[in-house]
Amino acid sequence: MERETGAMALSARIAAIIRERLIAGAFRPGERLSEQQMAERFSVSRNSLREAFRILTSEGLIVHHPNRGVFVVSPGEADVIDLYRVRSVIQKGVLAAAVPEHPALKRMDTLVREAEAAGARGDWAQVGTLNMEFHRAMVSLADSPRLSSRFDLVLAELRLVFGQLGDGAPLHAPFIKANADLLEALRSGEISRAHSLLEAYLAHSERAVLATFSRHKSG
Amino acid sequence: MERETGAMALSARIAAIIRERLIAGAFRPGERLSEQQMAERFSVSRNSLREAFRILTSEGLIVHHPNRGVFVVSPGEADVIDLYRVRSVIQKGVLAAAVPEHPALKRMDTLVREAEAAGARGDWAQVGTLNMEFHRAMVSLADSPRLSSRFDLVLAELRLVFGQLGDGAPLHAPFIKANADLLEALRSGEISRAHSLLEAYLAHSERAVLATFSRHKSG
DNA sequence: GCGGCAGAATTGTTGAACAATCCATATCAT
DNA sequence: ATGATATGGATTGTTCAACAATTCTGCCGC
Repeated sequence: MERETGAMALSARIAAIIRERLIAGAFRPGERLSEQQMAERFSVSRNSLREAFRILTSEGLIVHHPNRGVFVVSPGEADVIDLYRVRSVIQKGVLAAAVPEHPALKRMDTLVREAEAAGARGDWAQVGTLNMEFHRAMVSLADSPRLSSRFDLVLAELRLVFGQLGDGAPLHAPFIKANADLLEALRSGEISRAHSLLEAYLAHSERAVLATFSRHKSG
Repeated sequence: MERETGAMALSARIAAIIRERLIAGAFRPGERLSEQQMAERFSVSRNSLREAFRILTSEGLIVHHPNRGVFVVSPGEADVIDLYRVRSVIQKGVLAAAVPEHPALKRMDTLVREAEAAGARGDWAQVGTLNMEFHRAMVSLADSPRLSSRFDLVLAELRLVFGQLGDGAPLHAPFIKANADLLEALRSGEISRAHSLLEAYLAHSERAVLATFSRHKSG
């Protein structure tokens, strides 16, 4: 999983930088990203920047309006619902095919403990990141490179939503224990229990996001 | 779903043309696609062609080796297995959440009958296309734009494999009736029966592809 | 046969130029 | 004043030409 910004093509490097900022909520939803401004800001040619934009467009983080430019996506409640629907389908499917002694389980265990530590010291942003990583690891149980990479896109879009919402603690705090329980069920082979725990988690998380969402819209 | 080659950006139009040829098996697996040659072949600039290449790369139909160019993907058996694994996860997940009276069911019915007609007159290429459309429609039962668009990528990659294998009749012929049965089960709300029918179909189809695959490799 | 080296070919990136399109403002008729 | 229409400016879409960086190829010497 190349996440570095070191030895990749220039366009990919630029895309990675912009992606980070998008997920961090550095841009407002719907904001337009000017080619000229960003090109000179990163000291790259317009052509290279446009390639970077195309990468981010294919990832669903920005949208492209012909002859008007690219804009930061402005996800609505329908998008949140859709994202969680995709998560539900993929993650349930993974559980159904999961085996009890998979190397990814060890990584999930590590992540749970790191999340507990981060939560203890109040680092909620880190808890959010670790939560995402936990579910990424969970999908890797399926041993399917394509499924994992597509799931990554879903999570990236979701992180964008989180970033736009301000990434508050209450969004991630309750889920540290949920992940621990889920992992426990998986390790002991209780698939149907894991299934219902996952279902509860997704429903709960979705509701929390939607609640924060509408609160944002009115306030 | 814009599949036309009419009013889209130039790069997207070029990408669409190349995609068609890729799926039709016009290129050999692993073949290198030269920027210069294709640029002048389509009478577009190298920049525009590179954008088209990037689109196809993000769709998984070609791979990009830095400083070496783009190559037609050369899927191995592992890729076929992976593709069917993704299909299994997604399509089973869709069935689990499907409702009995969905507009997509009507489209599936139309497609089944068109496939029967095409099979009767021996147009197996068309049967293959209609089969793909059938499963596309099935995924649309989930009412999730993101799930559908990602599933489309999986099917496109699979069609690329078919194209490279020569797209023989025996690959699609047996599945006309399987689709009809699956639809029947869905309409009558027998979800678990639909589930096992789908499972059988996927296993059968995967085996057929893998068999043709190894036959190709040796012959 | 094998490693290394120059030269050719190809991709990576840039900068500038022009066409096409959109947007906001100004103009005009009613 | 209001609405339609022109107009000009700004931005994107596309092309072209050039150069840098990298890979590939053929040749040489050993």
